[in-house]
Amino acid sequence: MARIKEVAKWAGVSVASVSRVLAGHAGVSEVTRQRVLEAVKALDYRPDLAARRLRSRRTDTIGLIVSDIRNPFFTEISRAVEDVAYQHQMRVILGNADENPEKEALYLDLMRDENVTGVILSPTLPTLAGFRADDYPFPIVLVDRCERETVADAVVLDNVDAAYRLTAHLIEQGHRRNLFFYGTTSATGRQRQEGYTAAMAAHGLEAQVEAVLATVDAARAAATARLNDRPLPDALIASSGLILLGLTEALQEAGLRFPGSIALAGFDDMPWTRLVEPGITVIAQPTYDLGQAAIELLLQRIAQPEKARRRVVLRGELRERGSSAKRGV
Amino acid sequence: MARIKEVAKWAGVSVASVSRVLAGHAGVSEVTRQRVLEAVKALDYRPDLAARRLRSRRTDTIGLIVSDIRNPFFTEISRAVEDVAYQHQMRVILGNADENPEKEALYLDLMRDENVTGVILSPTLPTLAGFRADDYPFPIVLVDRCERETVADAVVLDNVDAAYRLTAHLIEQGHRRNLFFYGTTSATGRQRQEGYTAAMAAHGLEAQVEAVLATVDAARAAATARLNDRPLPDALIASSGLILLGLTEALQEAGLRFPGSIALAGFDDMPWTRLVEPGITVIAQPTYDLGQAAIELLLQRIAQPEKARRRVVLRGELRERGSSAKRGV
DNA sequence: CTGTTAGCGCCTTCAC
DNA sequence: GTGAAGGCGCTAACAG
Repeated sequence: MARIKEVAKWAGVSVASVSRVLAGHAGVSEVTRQRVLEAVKALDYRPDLAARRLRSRRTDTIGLIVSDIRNPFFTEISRAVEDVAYQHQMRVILGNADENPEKEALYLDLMRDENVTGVILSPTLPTLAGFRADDYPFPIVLVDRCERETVADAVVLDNVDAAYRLTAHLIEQGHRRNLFFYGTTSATGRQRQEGYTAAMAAHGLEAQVEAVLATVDAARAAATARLNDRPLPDALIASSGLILLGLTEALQEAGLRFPGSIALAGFDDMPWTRLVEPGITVIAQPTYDLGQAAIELLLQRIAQPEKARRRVVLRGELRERGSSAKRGV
Repeated sequence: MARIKEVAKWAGVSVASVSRVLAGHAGVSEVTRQRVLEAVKALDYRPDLAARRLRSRRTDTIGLIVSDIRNPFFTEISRAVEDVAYQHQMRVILGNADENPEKEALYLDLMRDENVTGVILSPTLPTLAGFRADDYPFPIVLVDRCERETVADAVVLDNVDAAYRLTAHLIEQGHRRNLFFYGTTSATGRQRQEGYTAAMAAHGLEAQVEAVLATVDAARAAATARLNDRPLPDALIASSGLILLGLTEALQEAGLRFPGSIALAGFDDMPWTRLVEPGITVIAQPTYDLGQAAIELLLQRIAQPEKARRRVVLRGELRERGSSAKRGV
């Protein structure tokens, strides 16, 4: 493995010149530039990143901590973050917290050890409580999950509004006794529940909510239990894609069809929501855009640490499908 | 940020002793050990990884290059790799090649720059052609995709056999004109096509295959075109989860129901395959196990570089559902 | 514009 | 069992 010294010798210049050329610094004559580049190619030289990072005290690495990598929402976020980061010559270290605050803390620690340039985080509720970006030695951008008070740069969906619109849509279709399942591990679930409750209240209806762990299995179990209610709710609403999957499974196992027996709607436009006849009405999230906005916000924050906090809110899109069709009178 | 020097001063010992204690070396008196540990805690000292890596010439980092992070198959692999790696105090750098050989090469390069301890790779076909693990400065374990000849440690499914069983099952159910869609970007697709063809031949039937890009959209388009065939095939078979999704969408758009109008089967037991009535018959892959086997194989290879090459083959499980039900005569 | 040089923080012989 | 000192490979003053 070639070292910078050998490159310098080969090119007949000093190591400083090699370093300068590679760093793209101005103030190097074209002649030496070419010589160095030739030498680099000839020796297949690649700078030792460990040495560079030690010396320069920067890693050009950003940490991405997602709540659950199995959730397609987060894989799409990851893709976006990676794409943009690599365009800016930055590496990405990915951490999967599995909705577990301890793992989350572990990864935050790890990011500190790795001396990352910045972090994109989708925090669990315990972590978010009392969260202050200033407590960390690197800038942090929150994505998907964030309370109303801005304690850090953040990119989120218009959760309250989206849930309101989704609920209002169901009500307009004649569904009045709507049961809302929301995840307890995230601020997002809570905010969507607020939007739902507001929409119900605005129409003079009583809110009925069920708090569940934000997993498919927990949602299925909770839904199965509630399907014994008499009278049956008019509609079931899910605050997230995983929960929606659980509800759908529960309905199927119970032999209930939608919208015939009961209506259904939720968040996240996953491929299968179109496939399950007659299609499930959802709020589609601009997932890639969310990730892109997050990494761009982070890069800006890194460039200008003192800039005022920012909060980007993207709009969810209501996609009406058969599962919420008008209730026969 | 505390440095090793300050820890040494605080503890009243030399930096060498601190280093020794932290590395868990023997030959340190219990007294100094305790003093050092105290100092570390008091100063919240964390070794500088860049410095350590420069000096020790090891990164304790493994690279994971997956073909497509949006494919749930690979997210599950990632989870497994991460879990095991962190249990062994190793970091994971994830790269998403997006089925693009150039991105794949880019990441392989990056892994070299990062001086990783080893790599787990799921190669595209172009990369696999002429692939030799020895060409890289780190050990490589292939996962999911690998030709029969062992050019590297590998963990794969019994692709040929699984496809054979799946096809035989359809034939037994009375489906004789079965059309097989397989992905062209992976060895896996090719191997599954072989298994299919063998099963058809064994029953005196003519194989009909359609090569497609391994994406949902490409599969849907190809299937839509073939659904104009008259007579219609008895069954459609997909060589992967993404392709299966594409076929399912095409059938739905064409207004064809399964198994009534046409039977359907494929690989990967994704959540929605149970949801789409009356359920889709699939080969379920032990995804987490595949990932786990891969990282364990890699760790063993790192520990014993000269050991003989190994190849782990896991078995796919046939899950019969309604989509392949007996053909009415 | 270019070269010399002093470290970045840590590990690891080598003496004691 | 412990400490002193050299150097991993690179960047960034600084001097010329």
